[in-house]
Amino acid sequence: MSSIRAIAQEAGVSITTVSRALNNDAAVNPKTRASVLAIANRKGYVATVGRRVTTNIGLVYTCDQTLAQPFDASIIAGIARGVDECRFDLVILDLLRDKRAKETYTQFFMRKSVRGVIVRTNSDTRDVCQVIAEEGFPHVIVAERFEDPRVNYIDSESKSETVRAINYLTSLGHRRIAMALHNEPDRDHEDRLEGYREALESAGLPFEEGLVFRQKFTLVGGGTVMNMVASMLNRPTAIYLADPLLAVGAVKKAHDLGLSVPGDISIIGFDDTDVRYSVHPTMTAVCQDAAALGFESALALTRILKDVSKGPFRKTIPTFFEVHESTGPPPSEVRAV
Amino acid sequence: MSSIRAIAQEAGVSITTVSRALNNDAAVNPKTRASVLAIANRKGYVATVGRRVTTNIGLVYTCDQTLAQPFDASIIAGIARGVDECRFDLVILDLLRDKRAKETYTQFFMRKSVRGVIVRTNSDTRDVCQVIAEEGFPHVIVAERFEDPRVNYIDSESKSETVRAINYLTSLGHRRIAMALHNEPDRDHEDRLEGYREALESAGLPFEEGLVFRQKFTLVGGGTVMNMVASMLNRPTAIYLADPLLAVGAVKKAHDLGLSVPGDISIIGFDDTDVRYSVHPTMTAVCQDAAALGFESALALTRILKDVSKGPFRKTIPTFFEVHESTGPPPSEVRAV
DNA sequence: CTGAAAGCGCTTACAG
DNA sequence: CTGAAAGCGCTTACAG
Repeated sequence: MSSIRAIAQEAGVSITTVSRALNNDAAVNPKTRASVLAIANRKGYVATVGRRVTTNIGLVYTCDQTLAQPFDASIIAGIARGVDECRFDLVILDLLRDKRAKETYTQFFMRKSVRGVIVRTNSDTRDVCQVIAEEGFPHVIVAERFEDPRVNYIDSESKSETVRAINYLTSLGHRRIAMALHNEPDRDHEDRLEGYREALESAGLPFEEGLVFRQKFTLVGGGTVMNMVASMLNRPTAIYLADPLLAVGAVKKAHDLGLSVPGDISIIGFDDTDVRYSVHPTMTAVCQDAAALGFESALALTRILKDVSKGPFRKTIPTFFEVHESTGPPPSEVRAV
Repeated sequence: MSSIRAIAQEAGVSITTVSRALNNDAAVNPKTRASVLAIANRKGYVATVGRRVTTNIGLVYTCDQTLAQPFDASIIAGIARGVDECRFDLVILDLLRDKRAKETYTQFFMRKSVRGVIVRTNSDTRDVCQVIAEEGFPHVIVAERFEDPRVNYIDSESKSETVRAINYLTSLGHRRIAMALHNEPDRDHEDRLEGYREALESAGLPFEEGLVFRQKFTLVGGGTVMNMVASMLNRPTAIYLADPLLAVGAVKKAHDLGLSVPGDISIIGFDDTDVRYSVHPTMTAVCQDAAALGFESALALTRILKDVSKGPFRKTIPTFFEVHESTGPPPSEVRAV
């Protein structure tokens, strides 16, 4: 554990200057400040309360997101289990609210007394993760991926299982397969769209923009998708919904419309947790272990904290395709609703 | 914001002794320690990092509980919104893991640098909440209730809406109504059981132990309940499930068994979030706003922190009974499954 | 923009 | 079991 004294010595400045740099005092040469912060990160500097060292790690959102979403709730539960095992505590930080415009991420995190951060992001805010990594603050990004070797991340890979899911539908005889995704910038969903597209192509089926639905990831959004699909003149015989809430909402709406699943329409969902078992019929789905993402990110971060010089961390967790009862052969004839 | 110096003065001891008391040094007279800690709590003592004051409040579980449960996930989301609004940060603390046997709760919380705590508990661990309150550490217990005026709590009241739900079933003509609850020590569930019992009584119906099912609060548990109900010789025509996972699992299992809902059996569930909209048919349910519980507890705690002398806080949030499509008149004849 | 020095809040040997 | 005093890690007027 290094003190400001050690940092001062290495940076060749006084402890006064180190203190100022860490606290974002305006009266510090930007170059001096950058050098001090870089050294602080390299040495794993930790502010102390009295003689004690904090054991907090932060969970940080770079984008507007709600903790109540099943995916995020599961991630948090996994993180909680992980920090627990490593004897750290978890702080939920609000970057958007609290970070001052002129302070660096490192300064912000140090001000909040966290030793490392787990970061949730989306495609629009990847640059924030990039900057955090460049500053050298201990971090693991969860559920995104990056080229830059300085960025530590853990994500899951859902494209190949999506291909498998669509192949399963075509093997059952489906020729018109719709897809639904949510309308947020999200790398995972784009991957799934790509898997869908590739699987269609390799089956010799056309990709039609009109069969791709984007909706808010809510039960209502899923219902809307099913409404739109049901009312199509040339109705698809199967649909792949790349989000759990969309999938559950669509299954429910199918029942409400009097459509039989899978008699009239086959449904493949996406499941972060175990909602596939909560609907009738049990839902065929591409599944991802969100809690494991959280758990592994916490373990990785604490490992990085134990040895700040640790090389880059990146890990990809596989998803898995489970066949249940919401899929079957296409109907011989498509009934109007 | 008081310092150890101010506490020392009031306690009539040296700052050395205050420091020791706060840090649970064995070499302190228990009476001295108790007096110092009481004064620290009364003055709202907060440990400082450098010159700064922490803005952390803790979320503490007195029992084994999982953050991933929908109820807790919603509470946390609500708390997060609340602390956000009040410009605090949320730390998730592990009491069971971290609290040392010989330190007081106050000492533990101060060691973790939180200024107040929101506590989740169950009927078995109410005494922990009681002790925290007696020590005078700023706290709000969420989803339990207490007689002792020193204990600050927020809970929700589900007994009267349970009565209303059962009355609704009897008004539809149901005479055999089962009930399911989870098998954890939980005040809320006992309240609902009492509401069920009272409503039956006022309708002149007998209370039968054999119609009360206790299962683990999982989808599988709900399925088990429905299996048991379906196989009864003299099958109930309606069931009230006092837990969302039990309710969803039961609805699904009814479909799996070929039972029509509400044709063969009426189902009333309990909903902490919005699962009633995720099942088919949309589920009649007693509903509780778990996020509001979390949100209000955070607001209350920060209000207490602003003025530690604030009187007792207690608030009860109403639940609400929503009729949807999973309830109807009893079948004229009960079919065997 | 920087540093020497005073100061703050706390902890900890040391003495009793 | 307690306190006076030294010390630690940090911040902050003050001077340049």
